Amino acid sequence: MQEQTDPPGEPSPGLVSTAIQAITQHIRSEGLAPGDPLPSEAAMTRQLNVSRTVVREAFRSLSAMRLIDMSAGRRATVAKLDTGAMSMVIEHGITTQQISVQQVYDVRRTIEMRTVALAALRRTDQEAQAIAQSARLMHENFKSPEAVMEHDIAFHEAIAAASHNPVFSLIVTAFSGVTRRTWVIGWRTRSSDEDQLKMIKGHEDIADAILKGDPRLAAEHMAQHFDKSVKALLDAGIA
Amino acid sequence: MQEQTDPPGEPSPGLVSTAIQAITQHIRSEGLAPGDPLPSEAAMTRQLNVSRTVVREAFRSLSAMRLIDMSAGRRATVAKLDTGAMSMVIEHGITTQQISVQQVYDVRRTIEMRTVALAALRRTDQEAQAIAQSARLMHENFKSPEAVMEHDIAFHEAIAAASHNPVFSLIVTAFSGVTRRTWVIGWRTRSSDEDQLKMIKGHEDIADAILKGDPRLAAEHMAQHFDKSVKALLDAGIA
DNA sequence: CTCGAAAACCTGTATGACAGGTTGTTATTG
DNA sequence: CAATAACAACCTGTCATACAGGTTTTCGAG
Repeated sequence: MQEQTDPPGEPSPGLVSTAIQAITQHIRSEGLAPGDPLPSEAAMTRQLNVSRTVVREAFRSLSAMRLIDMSAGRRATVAKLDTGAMSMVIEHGITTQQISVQQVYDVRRTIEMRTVALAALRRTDQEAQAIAQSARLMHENFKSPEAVMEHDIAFHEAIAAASHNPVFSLIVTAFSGVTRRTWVIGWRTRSSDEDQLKMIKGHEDIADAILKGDPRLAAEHMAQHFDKSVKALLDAGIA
Repeated sequence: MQEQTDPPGEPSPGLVSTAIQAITQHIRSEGLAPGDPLPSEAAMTRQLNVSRTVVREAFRSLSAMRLIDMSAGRRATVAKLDTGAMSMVIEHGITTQQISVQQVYDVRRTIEMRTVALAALRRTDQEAQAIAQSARLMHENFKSPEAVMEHDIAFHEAIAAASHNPVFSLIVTAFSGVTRRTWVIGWRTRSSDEDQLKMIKGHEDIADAILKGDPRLAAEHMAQHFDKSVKALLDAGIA
């Protein structure tokens, strides 16, 4: 193979990168939507005049970023928007200590001050119910930290969803992984049942404000929530 | 190969995913920092009892997300924080019409209202200079839309950098690709030199406020800037 | 026309081979 | 002895081939 003249213009950034570009370019130029099938590996192999190895690594890379879905036997398809890659980047930043937990919380605060206000304005009744439901489940399971945490995360993601802007959802969800790793630390600083219930009450206040459709009040409660959370982490000595 | 018993516990999400996890796990457990070398493909092959094909696809996937750096002959190394993956996700969302340009701008506005305030508070003199410099270059080259756009993008990235929170930088930079595809549209709606210079003046106002260290004023100018930009896009009929 | 089995196609994984880049070692030379 | 040049060992990049097992298409039997 490889008889095709490859114009000696570029310094060749590697065949795989080229293949990745070719695939994304295909999605763009064909105007593919989520669920639409991509060319088979064999077809791509012919089109690009490279080995299947190269094409496969390209497909696999896009799959790792969750831009496409792959499964045995079937052709790859365009994927729905997914947090996969973004959360891996954030986690990588955290584990290699290039970003701190506190910095993530600052970004979360910035974003969620907005999502909560948007949610108060745009939420459907069903979304308001889902948000309130998460808060309620936090309350009901407050003896089980694990459960409280999962409902807490669901609470924030539900608010982001109710903002009706998928980019906000994407970012908030990407941070959930970090939250899962630090949440318990903050919880432990609230030693008494009273403190813990007060924290949960904060969530119920937010849910109420969203239900009432009051963006200012919702944002205010969210700000307090974050201020307390960050303080809890700082008290616990998180950098 | 493959004699090793793989415990029939999990429903096997694919060998490559497992390998990816093993590698990231290695980074975590060894506490690797950017630049540190990873095990060779051969070593990973032995450790995981899978073929080199699988290990290679795993490495390549992480490389595509820019979590590791690869180059011929050398072993892969842990990568510095990079926007690569994030911008691909955003671009994918845009090209498959799962998110709109306006939604991206709403997120940008939310984030940059914060970065500009932080920049006003935390910028070094050098950073303030870089920001002002970008605004000045926009002004000087205002006859060349391409140049104005690149300096505009650099302007916003410089502000994010001056916020001293790499997560903000990450997100703002990830959006630059989208900006590059839509910027010209907004520019065209400002038909007269006067309109165009007024838009550039907005940037200089922001730079001044940051130089003065006035976060409220900086945020105010940034808000105006975004409102006008969004209006320009809407006038041009961007969904 | 319906249904089911075979054929054709596709992805997942393994193996082996070789080119070319990188690094550490060793032997040569001044 | 020190500097250096040649070499060996190792590593990644790419290709070809093979086969197992899943999925879709086709087509013939009823």
